[in-house]
Amino acid sequence: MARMTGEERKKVLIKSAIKVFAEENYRAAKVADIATNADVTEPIVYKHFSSKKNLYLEVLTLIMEKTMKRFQNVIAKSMNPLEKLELIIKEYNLMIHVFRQELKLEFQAVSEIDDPDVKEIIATGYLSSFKLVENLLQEGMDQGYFREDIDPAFQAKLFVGHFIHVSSYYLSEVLEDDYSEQLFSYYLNGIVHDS
Amino acid sequence: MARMTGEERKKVLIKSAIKVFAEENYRAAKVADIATNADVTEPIVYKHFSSKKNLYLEVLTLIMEKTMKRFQNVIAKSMNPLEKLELIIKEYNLMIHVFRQELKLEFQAVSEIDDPDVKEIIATGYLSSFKLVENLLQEGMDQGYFREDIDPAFQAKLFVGHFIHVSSYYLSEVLEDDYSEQLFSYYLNGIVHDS
Amino acid sequence: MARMTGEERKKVLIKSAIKVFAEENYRAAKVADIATNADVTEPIVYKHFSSKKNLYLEVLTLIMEKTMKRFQNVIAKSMNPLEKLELIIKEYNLMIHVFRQELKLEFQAVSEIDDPDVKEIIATGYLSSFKLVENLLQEGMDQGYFREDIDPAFQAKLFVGHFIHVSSYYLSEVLEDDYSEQLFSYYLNGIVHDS
Amino acid sequence: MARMTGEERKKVLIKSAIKVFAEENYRAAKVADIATNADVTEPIVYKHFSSKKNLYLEVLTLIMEKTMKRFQNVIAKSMNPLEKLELIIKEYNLMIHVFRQELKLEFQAVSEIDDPDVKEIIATGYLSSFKLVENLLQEGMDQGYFREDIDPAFQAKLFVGHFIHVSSYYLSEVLEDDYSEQLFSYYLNGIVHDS
DNA sequence: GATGAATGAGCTTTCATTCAT
DNA sequence: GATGAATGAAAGCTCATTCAT
Repeated sequence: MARMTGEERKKVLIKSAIKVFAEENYRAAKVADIATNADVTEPIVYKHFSSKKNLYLEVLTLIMEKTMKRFQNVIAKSMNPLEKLELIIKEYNLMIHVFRQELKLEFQAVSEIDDPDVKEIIATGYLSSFKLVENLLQEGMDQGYFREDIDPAFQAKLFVGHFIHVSSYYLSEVLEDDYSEQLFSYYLNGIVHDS
Repeated sequence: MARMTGEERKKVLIKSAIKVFAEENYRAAKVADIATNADVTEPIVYKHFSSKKNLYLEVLTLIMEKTMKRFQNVIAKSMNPLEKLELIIKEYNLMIHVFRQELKLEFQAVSEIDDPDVKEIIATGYLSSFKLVENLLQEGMDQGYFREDIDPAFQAKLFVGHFIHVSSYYLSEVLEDDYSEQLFSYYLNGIVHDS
Repeated sequence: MARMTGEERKKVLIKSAIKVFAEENYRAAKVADIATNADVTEPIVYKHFSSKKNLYLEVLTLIMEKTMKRFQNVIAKSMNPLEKLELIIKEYNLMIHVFRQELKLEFQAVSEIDDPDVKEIIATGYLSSFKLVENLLQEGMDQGYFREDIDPAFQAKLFVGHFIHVSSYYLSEVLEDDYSEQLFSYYLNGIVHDS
Repeated sequence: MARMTGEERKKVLIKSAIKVFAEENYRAAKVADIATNADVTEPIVYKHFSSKKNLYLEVLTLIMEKTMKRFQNVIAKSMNPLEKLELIIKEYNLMIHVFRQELKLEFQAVSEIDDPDVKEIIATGYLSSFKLVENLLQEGMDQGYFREDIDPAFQAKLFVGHFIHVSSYYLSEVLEDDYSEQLFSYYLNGIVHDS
């Protein structure tokens, strides 16, 4: 309806797709709804994305990258590895509420894990997160913020794992208010020097 | 084809449903496949379950209960709370491979969390697990196996959370062989007395 | 369930069929419901009637005959043709309420009129009614109760037609209380001698 | 197949629906047949009508309105109430042959009278007809065409009732050629002044 | 660049009907 | 003589996807 360039339109469509995919899930979501939600007709969707699945994959990739970028931006703000980790945690606690849809989408994707394309996106996402955190931890160890006896690869996976299970609790509505705080404080306690 | 009593057939159907729902996912799974897989025709499925969704809910409930029961059985074998916890971990590591389908089903269910029925089943499952572990931890504390300064409610959620994220890694094929072992050893280390 | 002879069972089944066919209609009625309603299993229905359609035809025939018989019985009670006619009218006004289901069934059958078997039953029913009334009218003319210038064949069809449209009004719930009375009084007025 | 605008297609579909619903009956009619008959595929039907039942209701309403309109048009042609009545009768005798399907549809609808939507349409149809005729009769009385002692409300219902039972006879193939003529001539005789 | 019209293919669900026991 | 188990066949409806304009 409203005149837009191809790029703009595509962005609007992706936004709409995120919403619809998250509200329902990949299978239940209808291309028609994505179109309607973006104030366009269905064929327009197909002008920009070759198929529903393709649109889904693009959306998924984008979400994953956005999440990573969000963390990277947050990290860039501080110089202290410990502070960086704390900022990431804060950012996550924010995400869980503000970007609920994105979160849900990432989580739901596991249901489509049998699709090799989906699997790769998810796996890549996990591995990138692992690497990001691992680097941060290594950096922190080198600079004396964290104990020298920790295994940064393991602790990275554990850290990301915390995000995962908190998300799961959140979506299932069994997450209590202070659990997340308690969790990450316990986590940090395990990697910083005993006072 | 092969004549069976209602009870038998229902069991076979549920088994088939678990397989098909797990292999695809609730939406992608076709009732026809569930039927074929159970060597019957579609109407038989509807004689035993009022609808696809209902079958799904029954399957989900059953799986959840089965998982709980498995843990309870395991616990019953030993008297020592610490050993019990270790047995649960062992059982889980077994489950992850032997009952891959059940695991996947439980995990995928989060994609259908918008359905109130599904949400309740999942939430109930989580809360039961929390309770089971919390009781175990409390018992262990009382008997001097675990440190007196731990918060059993928190540690229970953390413990279950470990299962969740390990499952997630497993399904996404980013789970490395020794991670699970390392994880739970780290966990136990955090709750038993320092030597 | 309850032991019965073939004949008894068949009667119970027909009763049940009348109810179910009338409540829904031939197409919407389910054999399963007819069976349940008669406290038997479906195969029993097929032991007594070769098919749903056949059961329907038997039911229809029976209803038609019953209606005719009801009128004949009523007629037999009085010797005076005019009184006979009045008794038929009374009987009909009773039927409309007490045998609502039968009435409805007869009426609904027109929807299946494309079926030659159904058509024959209905047509036969109409023609018998015509004959019954025509004879009555003729008799009344001969005995001086009715005017000699009436056409008994025509008046018979008109009389039966009154039943039909009143039924139609009744089923559509546009029948007002005194219409039927007024109608038949007007009818009689047209055939008896002017006073 | 042939490209059409929405409006055009809808008209074609309704025409097709009338045919198919009339030939079979609401239950027996298949949406697929309605589609095929309109030279389109099934989904097109569902693009224009939300469900089979809805299509049926629209068709029924339309038919009823069309019948009413036909009578109204006929009436508009003449100024004399008596002539108007005679024209309506003529129109009806024409309808019975030319618009057989519409007639059949209206009649069959009583089989679905348990559906509140259907009931309302039918009842409304009857009541409108009553009103139309009643007004005509009243007008005729005022202008001295009909006897002053007739009850126009009653005579209107009787008149419409004649249509109903004639339709019934026609569909059951027991209608003889001259019955309708005789019937309405008898009817008119009852309401015009004795000569 | 955009849209309304159209469809192929498929899915859930229902139901009359028949065996094996 | 009766029943539980089983099915073939179909019907209503949906949806991703594509043309013609």
